Amino acid sequence: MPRRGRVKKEGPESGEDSDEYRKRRDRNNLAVKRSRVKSKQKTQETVNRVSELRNENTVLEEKVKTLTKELGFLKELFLAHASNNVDASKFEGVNFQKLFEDNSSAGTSNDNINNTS
Amino acid sequence: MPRRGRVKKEGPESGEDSDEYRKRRDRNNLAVKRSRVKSKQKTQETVNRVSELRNENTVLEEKVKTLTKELGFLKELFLAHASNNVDASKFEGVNFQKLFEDNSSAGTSNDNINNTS
DNA sequence: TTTAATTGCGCAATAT
DNA sequence: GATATTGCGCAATTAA
Repeated sequence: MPRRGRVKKEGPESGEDSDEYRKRRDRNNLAVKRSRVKSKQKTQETVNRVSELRNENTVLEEKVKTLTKELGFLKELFLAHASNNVDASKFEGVNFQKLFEDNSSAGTSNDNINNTS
Repeated sequence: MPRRGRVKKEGPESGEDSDEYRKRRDRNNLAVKRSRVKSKQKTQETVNRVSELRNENTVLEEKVKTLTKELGFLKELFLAHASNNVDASKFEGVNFQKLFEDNSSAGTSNDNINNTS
């Protein structure tokens, strides 16, 4: 990136008579203001975006927690029932072992159902 | 917030001899640079934070999706079994109706178990 | 080429 | 008193 900024402090070097020069300076100064306002807005929006995302994140984490609990509850229910007096045939070959393994990252593939009959 | 920035273009007004003045100016210019570097770093970190949060968010959303599917699968399993030929007594008073209502936002309160026997 | 937008830099007022 | 921030203007560069 090439050099920028003032190096010398000469007078209106880029221009002609002070008249046109000033017009150009004034216009540029306005452009600079616009640009800086825009820049600050963007920064602020980014900061706000962080807040939004943190909120969404919290909600999602709670949701995961809740779902995990529900799932755990159902699994316990199943297992309790199964270990006590299961009539496994009624579930038509559902492989509970596999179903209740740690499959947090698994989809709902029907690998859990093997027609063992 | 009060006025800032140059208003006049006088010479070393805040100071004394050009010597001490320049020293002060130079030190301030360095401070300005440090301050602006820091500012840009902070902005960049905020931008990065947004990326991180978006990633976490995606992961969490997938997790919710997976868990929801698993839960749905178990519920269907339950219901299918229940509607076909349930021997509900084996579940010792579990209220399937309530259990399978939309309780995404509910905890794992044992309200689902009512000793109806 | 002309004009607007960005950006590095310095000044001075102000904030800490 | 010294450093840190910040509004503002200048000029160089870049983008339209």
